[in-house]
Amino acid sequence: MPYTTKEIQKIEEKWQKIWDKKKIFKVDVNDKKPKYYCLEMFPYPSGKIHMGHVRNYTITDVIARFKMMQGFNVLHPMGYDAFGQPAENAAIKRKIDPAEWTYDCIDQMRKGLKRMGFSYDWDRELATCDKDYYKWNQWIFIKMFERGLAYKKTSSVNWCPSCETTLANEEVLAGGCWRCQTPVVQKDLDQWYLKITEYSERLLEDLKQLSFWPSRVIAMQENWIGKSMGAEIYFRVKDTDDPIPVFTTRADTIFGATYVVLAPEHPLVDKLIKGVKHEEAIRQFIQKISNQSKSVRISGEQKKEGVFTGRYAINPANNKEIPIWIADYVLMEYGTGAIMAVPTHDQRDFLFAKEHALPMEIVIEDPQNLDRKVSDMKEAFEGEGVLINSAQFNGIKNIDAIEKIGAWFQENGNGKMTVHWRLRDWLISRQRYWGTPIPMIYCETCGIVPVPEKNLPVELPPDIDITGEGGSPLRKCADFVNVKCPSCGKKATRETDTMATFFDSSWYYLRYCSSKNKKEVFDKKEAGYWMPVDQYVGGIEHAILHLLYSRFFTKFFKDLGFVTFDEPFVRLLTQGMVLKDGEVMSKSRGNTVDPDEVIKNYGADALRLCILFAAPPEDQLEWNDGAVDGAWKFLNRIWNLIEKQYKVVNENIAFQEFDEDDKNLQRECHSAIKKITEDISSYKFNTAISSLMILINSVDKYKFDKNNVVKQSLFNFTMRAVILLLSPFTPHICEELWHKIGSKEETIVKAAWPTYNEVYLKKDMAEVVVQVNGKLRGKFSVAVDISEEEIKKIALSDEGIQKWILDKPVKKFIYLPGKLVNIVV
RNA sequence: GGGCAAGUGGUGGAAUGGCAUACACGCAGGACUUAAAAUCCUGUGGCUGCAAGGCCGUGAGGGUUCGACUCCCUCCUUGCCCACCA
Repeated sequence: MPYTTKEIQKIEEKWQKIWDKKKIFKVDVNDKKPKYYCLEMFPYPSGKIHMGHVRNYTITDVIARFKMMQGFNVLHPMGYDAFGQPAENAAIKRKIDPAEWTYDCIDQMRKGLKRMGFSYDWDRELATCDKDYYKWNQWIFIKMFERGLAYKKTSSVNWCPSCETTLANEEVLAGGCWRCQTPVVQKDLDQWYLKITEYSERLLEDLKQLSFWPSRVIAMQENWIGKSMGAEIYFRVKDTDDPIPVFTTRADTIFGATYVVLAPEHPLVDKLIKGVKHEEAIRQFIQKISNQSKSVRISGEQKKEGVFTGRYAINPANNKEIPIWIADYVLMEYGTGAIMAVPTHDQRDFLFAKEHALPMEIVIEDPQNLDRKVSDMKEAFEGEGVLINSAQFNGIKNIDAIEKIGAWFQENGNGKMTVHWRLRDWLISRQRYWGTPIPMIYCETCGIVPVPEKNLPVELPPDIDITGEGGSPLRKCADFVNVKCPSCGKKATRETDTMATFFDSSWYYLRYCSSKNKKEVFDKKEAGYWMPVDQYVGGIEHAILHLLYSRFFTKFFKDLGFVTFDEPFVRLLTQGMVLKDGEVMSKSRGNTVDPDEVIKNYGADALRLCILFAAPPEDQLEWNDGAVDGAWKFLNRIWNLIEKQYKVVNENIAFQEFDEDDKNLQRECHSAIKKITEDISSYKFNTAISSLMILINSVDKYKFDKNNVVKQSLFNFTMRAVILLLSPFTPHICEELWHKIGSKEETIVKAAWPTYNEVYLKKDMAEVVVQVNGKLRGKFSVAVDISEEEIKKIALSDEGIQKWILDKPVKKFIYLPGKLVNIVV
C-alpha cells in the first residue's frame, strides 16, 4: 500500500476518528502523575482556520504530545473567544442572528481543528458566548463591583455623532469614524471601568517572576504600566494662592522653570481666565482643541499650540513670577495635567518657548560648553552636568539634585516625592449587542444595584433588531430594560451596555480546569491541580492587553481566595507570523493560503511538518509551496523504508555481533534521540526535524541485509525510535506505522518516549582539526583519548602542517581534547 | 524621540568562543525509462587555477582573544512595540 494522497486522507481521518471516539486526550485530576497544562490562545471564530492558527496550534500540539509521551498528565483544551464585533457586522450585513453566525463559524473551526489532528480534550470545549460561560463573567464583574474594582465614571471618550457610539482609539481613522467617516468628537460619557490601576505595583513587580517569558514581552508590559518616579511640586497662582501641582521627573531643573503650562481641560483654567483681557479668544482656543479627536491630538506631528492666560504663578524654588500658559501638548490624563516648563533643558519646552518668545534660564552647566548663553542655544541641553543659577544647590551634579531638591520640597511643604503610572483604568462598556450584558440595575431610590447571583445569567435577549445605526441595541428592548429593583422592588432599568470582549478572555484558562462546572466560576481544587499554565503559546499581538488583563484577573482571584499563585502563565512562547511574498498573510491583502487545500493534496502531517521545519517557532515564517512537497517526500521515504524492510524478528540485538557499520548506526540513533529530546524541550523543532532527516539518511546508507537477524533487529530498533521521535510532529502517519509494525499500545501517545544510552554515544576515533595561527590546515583521525603530547608529535611532524610552520618557533600549542589543535607560530 | 529583535549561499535556515553555510528547497549533471513523472546517485558561497591548491567570505568599521557569525564599542539597514509621558 503506497503512501498516496488518497491513502493519506484515509489514514489521517481514520486516526482522527479513533482518537475522538476513544477520548484519547481526555484527562482528569490524577495525583500519581506530574501535571502539565499546555495552552494556546483560543481563536476568534470567524470562519475556517487559517495558516496562523495552523502554526500556533501545531507548535502547541507538539509540546503537548511530547509531554504526554514523557509521562505527564497533560491538559490541552480548546475553545472559542466568541463574542465580538464581526458577528454583529455579519448580522447587519446579512440580516442573520449573530448567535447563529457565530455557532456556524465554531462548527467550521472545530472541523478544521480536528482535521489537523490536534490533541485536545474536547470534553472541555467552551465558547465565551455560551450563557454557562458569560454567567461567570457577570459573577466576576459583581465581585469586582463589591470590592470597588468595577466603577462608573464620566470621562472624555471618542464619540461618533452619526453612529451614536463610543469608539476605541484604534477605531478612529484620520479623525473620522472608521465606519462612516463622520468627524469624531470628544464626549463626556458615564461608563464602566475596572480599576486595574489598583494592581499597578503588583503587575509590575511580579514580572520578575516571569523568567520564562520573552524579554520583549516583559519590556512591553513594563512600558505599558509605565512607572515613573518623580516629584509633585506645588506652584501657586499669584494673588489667589490656588495651588497648581505639577509632576516632574526632573526636579533638578526647577530653578530653570520659566513658565507653567496647563492642559486645556485642567479644572483651574475656567477660574483663571475669568475676566482676563482675551478671555473670549482663550475660550475659542480651548474649544478648538477639545473638538480634536484624541488620536489627532496625540499624533505629535502637528505644531504645538498654546495661549497665555494673562495670569502668573510663583515658582516655589525662587519665588519668581512666571506666566501661566495653556497648550495642547499637555495632557490631562497624564501626571497632574500641568507641567513646569524648563526650555533650556527640555526640547519640547524649548521649541514652544522659542515660538512664543518665552523667557529661559540655564541651570545645568554643559561640561562641553561651559559659558553657553541662552541666546546661543539651538536646542535644549538634556545631558548631565552641574547645577548653576540654583541658589544653595549650585555645584551639585544634576542627577543627585533630583533627590535633594525633592527632599527639600517635601520638608518645606512645597511638594512631595511621588510615583506616576502610565497605566489607566480599563474602560469596559461597549454600546454593542454581541457581548456579555453588564449585570447592573439602576433604581431611582437604591441607585446602582447588582443583579443578585441567583438571577444570573442576565441573558442576551434573542431576536434583537441590529441595525448598526448605533447606541446599545439592547436599550430598544423593553422586556430587557424594564425590571424590578432587586433591593426595593420598585420599577428600575437595566444597564444596556455589554462588556468589552477582553473581559471574556481574561480568565478562560481557569474555566478550562472545570469547564462544565454549574456551581462555581471554576472548581478550586481542579484549578489548584492544573494551574498555573505551564506553557502558553500565542501571537505577539497579545503581548500587552490580553496578557496584562489575564495577569490582573489572576491576582484578583488570588485576593478572592480562589487561587494561591500570582501569575497564570509560567512559560510564554510567542510564535511568529506567517508571511506570503514578504507580507503578513491576511484576507484583506488577499495573499492567504488555505490550509484545507494543502491538506487535500498532502495531508495534515505534511503541513504540520513543513510549517515546523521552515523556521524556528518565534521567527516569521515565509510560506513556500515547495516546502510542503519536501515534507511529504520525507514522510514518504520513511513509509517506504518500513514497508520494504521492516520484518518482525524475535532475536534480541547482541552488541558483540555488531560490525563497524552497525555500531555507527546505533550511535547515530542514540545521538539523534538525545538531540531531538533536547531540541523539543527547548522548542527548536526545525533542528529536531533536521536531526531526524540526518538519521534517515544514515539508515538509507546502512548496509541492510534482510537475511541477517542482527541487522534486521538493529534496523527495526532504529525505525521504532524514528516513529516515536517523529510522532509529536506528524501523529497520523506515525500512529499508522506504529501499529503496522505490530505495537500493542492503543495509541502511540501512550508509548514511552525513547531514551538514549550514554554508552552508545562514545566514539573510539575522533577527527581532530589542526589550525596554524587559527587557520584550518589539516585533519587527523586519532583515538579519542590521545594525549596532548602524542597529538603534538603527530601534528608537528605532518608534512601538510610543516609547510605552514617551517622554521618558525612554536609560541603556543592549544589542544581541545578530541576536537581541535591550534599551533601559534 | 525611547525600547526590543534581527541582518549568514539563489531560497528557508544550521553553528556551548573552535572545521561557517548542517538539514531542506531550488538549480545543474547522471542512472532508470521509448518518453515523461516519480525515484535514486553526484555536484552546488565567491574569486583564481588544467589540477593539487591558494585567497576572500556571516550588513560596515574598530576592539578583546591563540581563535569571533558568536563577546564589547561605533555606525548602517530592516522589522516590531511604545510615545506631545512632563
